[in-house]
Amino acid sequence: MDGSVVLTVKDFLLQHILECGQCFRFEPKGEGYILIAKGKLLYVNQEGDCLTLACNLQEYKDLWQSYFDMERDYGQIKLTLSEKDRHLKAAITEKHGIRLLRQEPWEMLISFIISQTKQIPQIKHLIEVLSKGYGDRISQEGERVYYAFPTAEQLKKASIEDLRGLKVGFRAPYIWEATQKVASGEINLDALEQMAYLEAREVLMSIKGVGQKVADCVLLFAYGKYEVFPTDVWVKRVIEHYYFGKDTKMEEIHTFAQSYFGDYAGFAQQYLFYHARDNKIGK
DNA sequence: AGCCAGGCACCGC
DNA sequence: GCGGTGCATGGC
Repeated sequence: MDGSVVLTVKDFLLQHILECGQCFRFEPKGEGYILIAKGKLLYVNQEGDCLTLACNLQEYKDLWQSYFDMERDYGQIKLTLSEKDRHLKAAITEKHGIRLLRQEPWEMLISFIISQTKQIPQIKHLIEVLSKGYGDRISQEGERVYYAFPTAEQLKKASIEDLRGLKVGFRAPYIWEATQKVASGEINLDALEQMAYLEAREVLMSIKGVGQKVADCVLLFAYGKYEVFPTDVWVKRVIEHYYFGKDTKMEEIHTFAQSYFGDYAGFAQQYLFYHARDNKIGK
């Protein structure tokens, strides 16, 4: 697929979108980024409000328009959230170019199982290792070869011991179980789309190794359930710092944030998370 | 060298 | 229920 699509964008900054922690399969290249999603490689770059995607118009409409959540008015979301309080407003001002990508459920599930007690560069590394071991080869640029994230069917070839060999550590049986359940159809990820938040969350949490936080990340980043507020250590620290002023239990922070941020909790979470991590709030 | 990292399961009370 | 602890691996 060659050609290119050039768009004028607003409330959109590639750096913020990719570096804010929701996405793991990208790397800086030249003036822009290479990213891998939906079994494709895409080169994108942005100069000011001009975004260029190295694909044809059909591919843009079929794949990338929804991936980048292009149809949503982030100006309105940011305005609404900015009225909540000065802390959130400051985070939004700093990280003004964030958009929530609509990524693939299966990839998000495995990615966030991997994410527990790991830092982002290591998460990215393990996802690359899984892709290289079990995914389709999709592109080559000189020395560099790119691989799609493996399907559940492909990853099913890996035993728990194989996975351990890839250095996923204690996550090996978790990844294995998730793969079995999805590949066998015992869990139908497509069905979660229609389910209410808590119902979908229960399905995901029936997989060993998937707790509230991992489930919430999948529901927010893959299913667009924007009322979800994934609460991890960074979010805990930033909420404690700005809203409680003292050590507070995870569950209490989650309950507070869900009701305080309401339908836009997921967006608020991402502005706060990126802000907190970038500024080491609470560390 | 020891501590900690986008958590979670499991154990004891 | 609630709090504490072990867990693989790697970076600092």
